[in-house]
Amino acid sequence: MVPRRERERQMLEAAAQLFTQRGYDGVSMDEIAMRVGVTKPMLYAYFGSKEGLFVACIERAAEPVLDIVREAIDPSVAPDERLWRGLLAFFDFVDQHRDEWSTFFVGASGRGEAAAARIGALRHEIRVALTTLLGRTAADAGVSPELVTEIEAQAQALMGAAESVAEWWLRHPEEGTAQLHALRLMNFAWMGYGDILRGQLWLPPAQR
Amino acid sequence: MVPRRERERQMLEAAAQLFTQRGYDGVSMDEIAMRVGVTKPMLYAYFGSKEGLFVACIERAAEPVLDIVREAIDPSVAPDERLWRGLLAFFDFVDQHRDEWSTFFVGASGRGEAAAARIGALRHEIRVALTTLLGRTAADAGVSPELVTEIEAQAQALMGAAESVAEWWLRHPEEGTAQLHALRLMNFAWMGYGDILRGQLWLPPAQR
DNA sequence: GCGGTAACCTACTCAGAGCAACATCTCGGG
DNA sequence: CCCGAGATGTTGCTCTGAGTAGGTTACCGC
Repeated sequence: MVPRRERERQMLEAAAQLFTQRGYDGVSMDEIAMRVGVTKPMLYAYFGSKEGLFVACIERAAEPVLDIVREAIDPSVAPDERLWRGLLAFFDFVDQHRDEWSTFFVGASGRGEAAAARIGALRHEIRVALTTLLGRTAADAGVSPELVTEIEAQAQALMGAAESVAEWWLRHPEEGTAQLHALRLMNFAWMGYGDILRGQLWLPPAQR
Repeated sequence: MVPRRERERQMLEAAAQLFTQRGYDGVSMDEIAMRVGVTKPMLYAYFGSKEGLFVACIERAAEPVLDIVREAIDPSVAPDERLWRGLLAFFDFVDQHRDEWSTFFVGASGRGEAAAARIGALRHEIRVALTTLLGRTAADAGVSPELVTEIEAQAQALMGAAESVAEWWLRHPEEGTAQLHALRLMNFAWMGYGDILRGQLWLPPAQR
């Protein structure tokens, strides 16, 4: 007889661990329940469905990432350094939670409506933070703030680039360090962004 | 009594259509079989498993993408224009195959070993092509070709950025056109890459 | 002690992947 | 013409695992 909150904690702990080890389809609800020392209906009473339990695991795993983002918003440092710190923290996080990252973020879209929605919300929050950061930089550079959509797209591109490099790093753990990857991303994104703000654009051949 | 090749075509056709409409878990093997006018064991005889059938669908859907990549390698045009054409073709493709794209590429990793491997191979091929393209540009700019890993990482970042922007576009179809997104990517990636090649690097505050 | 509620379990249903064993068509060689 | 081998196809089953109905036990305020 254990109070609900505590049981929920135990269940999430066990589920997160098992999902991380063997993937969504590799784990049955019965197994998770047994690990907790409880039976299946309890899982359903508390989380509704297997996907519900999985989404709760996603949320649990997402918290540190959101912490990183929220810290990176701190406006007391220069925008480029903010981005730098955020990227560094991100790659550190991925490095230290490799299996969790690939289980609950990379492979989680396409695991059902709810999971996809939760990942979408997470990405949304990150994109908003990045857009704010880039937008402030643009404003400082005297660029009209009308180009919100433009900046949002740049934020999305940056986020995708970071995710993609992280995923690649997961499969080639021997290549480089978190610092190196963060630095690569900075140079990939920040320098080009500077060019864009200075109006140095690439144009298709037809318009040159 | 229909010859094997023809049946396989029919099965792939039906499976691709149903998976696209309702997702992997939303379709049963029985339903696919019924659509073809055949029974389940035939599907297993020809594709081994549900995942095998799904992987075959991925391959089918990937062919046009690989065609785009292979065309973009054509060395008779300038590297930047090659990249431009490739990006344009990519966004056009995603635009015209929205459901297929999200079913067989976005949500396909994390759907089992084999599917993940197939997507990995696809990404690998694209990365190689991009690395070649970027590498040639670097060589033209007189940069030592030792930095293959560096360039490979840039290629990965570019690919991830493109995928991510495409995915975002899927959820905001009203925002922009294929041309606009390709242009955004060009400016995001190509301009920054130029800076890198010119040695104009961003450095962390500690080293300035 | 005594309701009442929260925690918990037994014992099922049901869908769907996968397979064994059997049936039928077709076509080339005698 | 026909007959046998391989390809095509089916019936009917097993088994795993998600999800649930209905009942039981422990705890807590009064």
